[in-house]
Amino acid sequence: MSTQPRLSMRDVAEMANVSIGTVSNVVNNPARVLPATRERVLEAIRTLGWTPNQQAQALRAGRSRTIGLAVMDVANPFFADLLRGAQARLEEEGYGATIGDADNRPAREEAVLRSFRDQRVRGVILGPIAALPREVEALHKARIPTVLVDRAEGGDACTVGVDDVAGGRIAAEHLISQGHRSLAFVGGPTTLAQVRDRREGAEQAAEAAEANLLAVSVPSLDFTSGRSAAEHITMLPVDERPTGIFCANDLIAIGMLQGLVAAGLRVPQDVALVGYDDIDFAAAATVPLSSVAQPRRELGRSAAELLIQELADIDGGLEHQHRTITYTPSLVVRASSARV
Amino acid sequence: MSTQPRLSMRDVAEMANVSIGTVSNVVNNPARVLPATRERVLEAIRTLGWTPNQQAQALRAGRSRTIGLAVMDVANPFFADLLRGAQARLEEEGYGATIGDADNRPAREEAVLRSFRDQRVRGVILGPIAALPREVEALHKARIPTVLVDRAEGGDACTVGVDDVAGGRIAAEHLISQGHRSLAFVGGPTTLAQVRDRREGAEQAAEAAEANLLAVSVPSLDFTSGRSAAEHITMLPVDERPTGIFCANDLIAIGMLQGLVAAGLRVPQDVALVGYDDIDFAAAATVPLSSVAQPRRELGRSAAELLIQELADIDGGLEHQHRTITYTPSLVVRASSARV
DNA sequence: CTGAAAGCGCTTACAG
DNA sequence: CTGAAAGCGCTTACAG
Repeated sequence: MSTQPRLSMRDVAEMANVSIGTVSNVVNNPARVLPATRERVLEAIRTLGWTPNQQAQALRAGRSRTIGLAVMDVANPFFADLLRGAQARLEEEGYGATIGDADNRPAREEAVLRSFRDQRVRGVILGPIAALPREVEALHKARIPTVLVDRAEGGDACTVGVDDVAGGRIAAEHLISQGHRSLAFVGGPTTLAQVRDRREGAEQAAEAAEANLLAVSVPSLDFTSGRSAAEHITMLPVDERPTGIFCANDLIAIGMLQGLVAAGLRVPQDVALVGYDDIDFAAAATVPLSSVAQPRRELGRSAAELLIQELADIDGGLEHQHRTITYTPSLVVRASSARV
Repeated sequence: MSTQPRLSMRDVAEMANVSIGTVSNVVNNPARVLPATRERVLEAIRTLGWTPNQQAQALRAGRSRTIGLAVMDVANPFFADLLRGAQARLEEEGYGATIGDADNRPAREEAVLRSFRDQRVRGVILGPIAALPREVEALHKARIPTVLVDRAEGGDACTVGVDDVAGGRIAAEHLISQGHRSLAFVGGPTTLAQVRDRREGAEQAAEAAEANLLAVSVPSLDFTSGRSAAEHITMLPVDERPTGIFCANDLIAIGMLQGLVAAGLRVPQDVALVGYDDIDFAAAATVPLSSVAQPRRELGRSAAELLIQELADIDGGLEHQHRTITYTPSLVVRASSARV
């Protein structure tokens, strides 16, 4: 490893025979500098391969151009799409994005948000995440605008989400319409508004139809949770076993499906199954999975849009009015819940 | 939004009646300051809720504590596990991590690496990514240590990977042992060493057994590529159609599986299928998918370890010796390639 | 149009 | 043990 010193604006200035202020101007206000000088500077930048130090830029300017994107689980395809929708829009506006993954663990979640704060990101998009009020409050106190994804109770922030109560309802209504009278909802953690809302919707539908609804709590929205919930359900006496199961997301549903099949139960003949998110894998599962679809990319894009607007308002010294965008989910029926 | 000024070390110093140097010391060298003073400062930090500005810290110290993790596709469960293995190890050492997603697009890939450079991250772990030599070279010139994941040809960097040639070979040998004489390899882009190596291994096995191997190139390692490759293959005249297909990763294989089934072909009766990565979904696919397993988390963890060592060497002024760690993949046989 | 100077929020020798 | 000062790499008025 060579011992060449690290490049700074100073080096460019020297090579081009100008002051660093002029280098800064060709980077930030090119029109302000004489074409000939500008060319000389650009030439020096190219030959040296210099690139402005963002940390210094942000420190001096008092604001960075980086947005923090926090999600509960990058391995969940739902979040991946959300991230991409958001990133695409941010990029158009010249913002960089840094992704933080909570790995389904509340402790990591706090760490991610704290790290965003310590990095002094310009704003945060908080994907579905338990989002301990304490840390969210800390972001607010640090004056870091935050857009909440998928949490209806906006409170003091812009919000984008889908109507999860409606989503839960259509899932349960569908199972009921297929003749099921004994339902189950599998999901968790209940610290997530999404989980509570989806269950709530399912409960509403069950009550309206006077059907039973068993609630099975699991620690996280992943495969493993689905498998262990399946163990629980397959061990129930047949007359207590639900025949229609609605899972809070597709990962749980796919884990559940594996567990049911492993225990010798047939889907949908013995147990019908509905998931949530309609990720690509849903259609490719052992038994193609019915699922409640959300406009994933759109959610991310809208979240970015709201944040961009808020930042623009702040930069412009305007009063900012928080907004809430709500999408309506829709049911995609496949074999896992087809009438037999 | 209140107009309170942003908090700085200065505010803490004033509240605690000390100089900012002392505040810095309680943060970085607590032993150096008198317990009574230390307490006063810590109290001020707590009541104000101040947190050091990492940009300023990094700028002053000349080095950040953030590592950039670049992957081709966060939506691919393989990468998610890789990231987590790496992050867990980095966290132990007090390094923060920032994730960059290339979204399977070469252009984004360049942007991710450039952004890491502009952010002046301390080091980079480059997950499988086409990794245009130009940008990698730029990192090197910027003296940002880089660990390459899954690229055998280390060159001027530490490297961790699996023996993909061996992986390709065992996949193809397995298909051959099941009686298949007409094979196909589906993968791309060939700018990826992984893809080339897996194909190479398959070719070796095919040649040794005097079996045919059709190579189908696809643009990226995802679902969609698998589906379109399936269209291509199902349209071949029956006598030219391969009966054993090895896909460069599980996402392609699952897309392929869907396409084959949609076209009325039976797996494994008409076509046997083997994927690569052994992601969770492999076992949960319509027909459980045989796959070549890699130690995903371990790969990430080892990459982090190598980077940590390299940084320690640099900090200690020691000569650094690049290392290469190679894991051996193993085949997991499931229904998609079972003898019928 | 260009340069000199101040300062963003920190850390790090160096005095005292 | 604590403080004053210099400086990391930039941007931004302000002179000239």
